[in-house]
Amino acid sequence: MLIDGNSLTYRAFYALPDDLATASGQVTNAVFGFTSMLINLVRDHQPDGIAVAFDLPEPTFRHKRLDTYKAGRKETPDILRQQFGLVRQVIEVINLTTLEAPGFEADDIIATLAMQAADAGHDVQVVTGDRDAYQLVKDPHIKVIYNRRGVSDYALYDEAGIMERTGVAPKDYVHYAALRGDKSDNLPGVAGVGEKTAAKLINTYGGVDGIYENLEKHTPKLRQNLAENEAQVRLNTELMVLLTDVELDTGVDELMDRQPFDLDEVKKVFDFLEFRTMYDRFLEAFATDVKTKISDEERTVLSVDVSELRTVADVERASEQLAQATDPVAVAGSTVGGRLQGVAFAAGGPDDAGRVKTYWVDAVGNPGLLAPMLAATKRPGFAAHDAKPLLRTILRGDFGVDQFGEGLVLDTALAAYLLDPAGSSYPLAVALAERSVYALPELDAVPDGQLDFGEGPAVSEVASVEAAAVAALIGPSGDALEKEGLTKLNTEVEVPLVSVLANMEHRGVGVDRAELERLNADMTAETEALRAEIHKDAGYEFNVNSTKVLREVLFEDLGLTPGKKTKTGYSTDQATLEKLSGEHPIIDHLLAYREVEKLRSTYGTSLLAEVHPDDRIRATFNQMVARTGRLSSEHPNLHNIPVRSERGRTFRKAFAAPEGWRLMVADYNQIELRCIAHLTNDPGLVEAFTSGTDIHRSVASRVFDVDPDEVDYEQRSKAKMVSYGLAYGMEAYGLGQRLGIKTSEAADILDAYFEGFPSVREYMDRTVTEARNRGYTETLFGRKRLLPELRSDNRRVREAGERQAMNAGIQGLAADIFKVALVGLDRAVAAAGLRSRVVLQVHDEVILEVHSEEEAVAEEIVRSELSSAFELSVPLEVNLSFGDTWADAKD
DNA sequence: ACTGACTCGTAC
DNA sequence: GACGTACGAGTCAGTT
Repeated sequence: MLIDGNSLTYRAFYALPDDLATASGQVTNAVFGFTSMLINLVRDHQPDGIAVAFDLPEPTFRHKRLDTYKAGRKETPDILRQQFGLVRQVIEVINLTTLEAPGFEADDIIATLAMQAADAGHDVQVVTGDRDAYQLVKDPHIKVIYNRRGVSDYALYDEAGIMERTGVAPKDYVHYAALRGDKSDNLPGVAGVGEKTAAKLINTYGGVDGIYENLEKHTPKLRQNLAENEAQVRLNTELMVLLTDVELDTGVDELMDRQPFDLDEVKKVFDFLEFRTMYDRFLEAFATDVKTKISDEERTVLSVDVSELRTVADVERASEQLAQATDPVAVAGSTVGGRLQGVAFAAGGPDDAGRVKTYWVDAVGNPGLLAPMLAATKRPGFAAHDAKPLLRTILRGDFGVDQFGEGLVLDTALAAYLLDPAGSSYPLAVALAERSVYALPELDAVPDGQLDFGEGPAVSEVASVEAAAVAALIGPSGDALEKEGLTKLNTEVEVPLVSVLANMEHRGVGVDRAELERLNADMTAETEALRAEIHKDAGYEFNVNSTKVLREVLFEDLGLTPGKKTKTGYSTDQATLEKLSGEHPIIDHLLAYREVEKLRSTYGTSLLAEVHPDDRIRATFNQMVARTGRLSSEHPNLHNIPVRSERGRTFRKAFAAPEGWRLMVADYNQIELRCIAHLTNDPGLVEAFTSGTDIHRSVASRVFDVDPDEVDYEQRSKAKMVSYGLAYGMEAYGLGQRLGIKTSEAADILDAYFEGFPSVREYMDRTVTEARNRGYTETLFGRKRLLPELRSDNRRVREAGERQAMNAGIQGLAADIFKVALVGLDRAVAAAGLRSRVVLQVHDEVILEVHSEEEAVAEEIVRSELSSAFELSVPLEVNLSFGDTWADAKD
């Protein structure tokens, strides 16, 4: 891949706003755009060698030939010029080759190397926004990735593409362009000849010579124009031809030998430029060649020796091998369209040459062999990279092995998450590069989920390589967890949880489809009626869902008083609307519409779309997303099913137990506040929890200095708000907003709180200081969260980091306790031989489908498992109730 | 028809 | 700018 660095940097600069800058004021739009483009290119094309060519700020041979060449170009703006240095810095730190040659343009350098590479038999991609490069495509090895505009609009042109785009073949491009001219190079073409005519002439007469030999055949006007401009056309031809014999000190072989780069250094550059989300994208794109501090030569490329197991005897022999293994067996599956194709097993790590012996079971051809082979991993246990999807596919395939997941002893993706939960994903190649001396072999992999047409490597090989990489990572991942004090959390909580969640996902939760349809229909009718009311109020029809349009209706046409602003104009959110209530009848209608429309769109329509034919919803519970250790839920998100509003809560009626079963809902009472009490060990707070009176009343009594019985409703809700806000690092301003009181008044309440519970403030201060010094926070269970933000120069970033630090210990501890409970509960329910099972989880709440004959024993187990999950200095109280639906199970 | 930014809103 | 952790619907602008 040969990149025109100037061209891309210019495009990026003009495509992105120049207020994109670091906290210290360095404008970064061009370097941001360039880096983003580079990452996309590498991600999409995975080139073996990369070079970036630059123009030098001095005249080239073209300027010398024609002094008006590129005349009239605007001078490069200063804020762009500064950024070229940054662009080079990015290129340098990734160890890509930079090329430049005095007297030549980047294009000529690219053309020279492209031809050399093509001659050596390599496929070449030229990346540029300069059309001159089209001429290179005349060589079938060369293609042009043309950056049309902006930073994400690329076209990949091969010969046919150039034909389609220009109407001429690549070999004719120079003549075509010479006739047409090039404005940006200040080369005029022939008057009256644009792209269409130029193409027609070239295709009729073969080239410039042919056109001028046949002058008499053209129409009079065209003939005259051509004749008058012949000198210009000849000159254009000369200048537009790219040189392919520039002397360079870098050859093709050097390019193909990519040098290792230091990941820490890359991180530093990205940190300096404040490219935060881009770093993750970078890791993914460069995943196969992240080499960190170990150079290429030092790395051993993994290879696999795959034995396919075809008979029962094969499996028996393999099982004996597995049984002798001392390390867990590395397992990797291969799926197509959600169906398991097969599973690869590696019973030992790489030999000196990086070779790993693997077994492969074809789940489609030999489904019967899978169960005994999976069962054979039971004794040494197994390891995998992101095991949950594999477990779920195995459960779905119904191979008769529902106990398999319990044998998991290490998940290398999960380990990566525990070591630094800030990532957006945890690719196997990155883990391998960061933690081992091995590298993945290059396979032209069939992308996951796509059909295998027999090209590229077999699924058995892809899965085997993955198993081999996992086998190579077992030691280092385990060591890293140990070093960070995460072993216990990993093996006792996170790893066992994987199969608990896989089973929950597989089982799904029962829903009453008819009820859901009724709710959806009711709400659809109601939104339509309310929308009509709103249109009547406004006097005309408009898109009520559009905040932009609504903003105009309310604050321009109806002349209502605007409140707070968002990035794009006056806000129309609920808090703003509520303040306007009474000014105009439209407001109350809008508020009602918003509520019902939200419910209809997010919960009505979309939950219905998730119901499987067996009337169950199967969400995915992510274990590696939330930075605090909580789980998250998606497809659908079952963690935000409404409960606070009467109307929203009705959706919980649609989550219903089957005939003969009931739902049990158990949740922790005030678990985060109890965590605060434990962590701060504040005597007042601990006392408040043990006294038996309502916690918010108790807190209010201390804050407002009144007898607990004298606490009024308002005082109680203020206390409640403070208690919760605390866990999030809320300040006086935010509290004031929430309570609808002045900031100063809110500050007084906060002061009173901290006076009443002095250890709380001490804890918060201590937590932040400690996190700043260590670079991370830690929960009681040792779960870490890295917080580089705490050392940021940007106050906003730093203060956000402080709030995250305060919150992580509290939210994280609650999450840890809950996970322990969930694992214990699942085990206990199974051990008791119950048919009842956990079907849902919502942060501090579990929902079980309980068989009618098992209610008493299930209740006993759930209470005991939840309340004994962890011992705090205050009791863990559990609320528990039964119902036919989620809505009914409330006491 | 797709994508990303934005706004808004739901849960704990 | 001011409350932490999530997911997702819908609009809009830019684009194919």
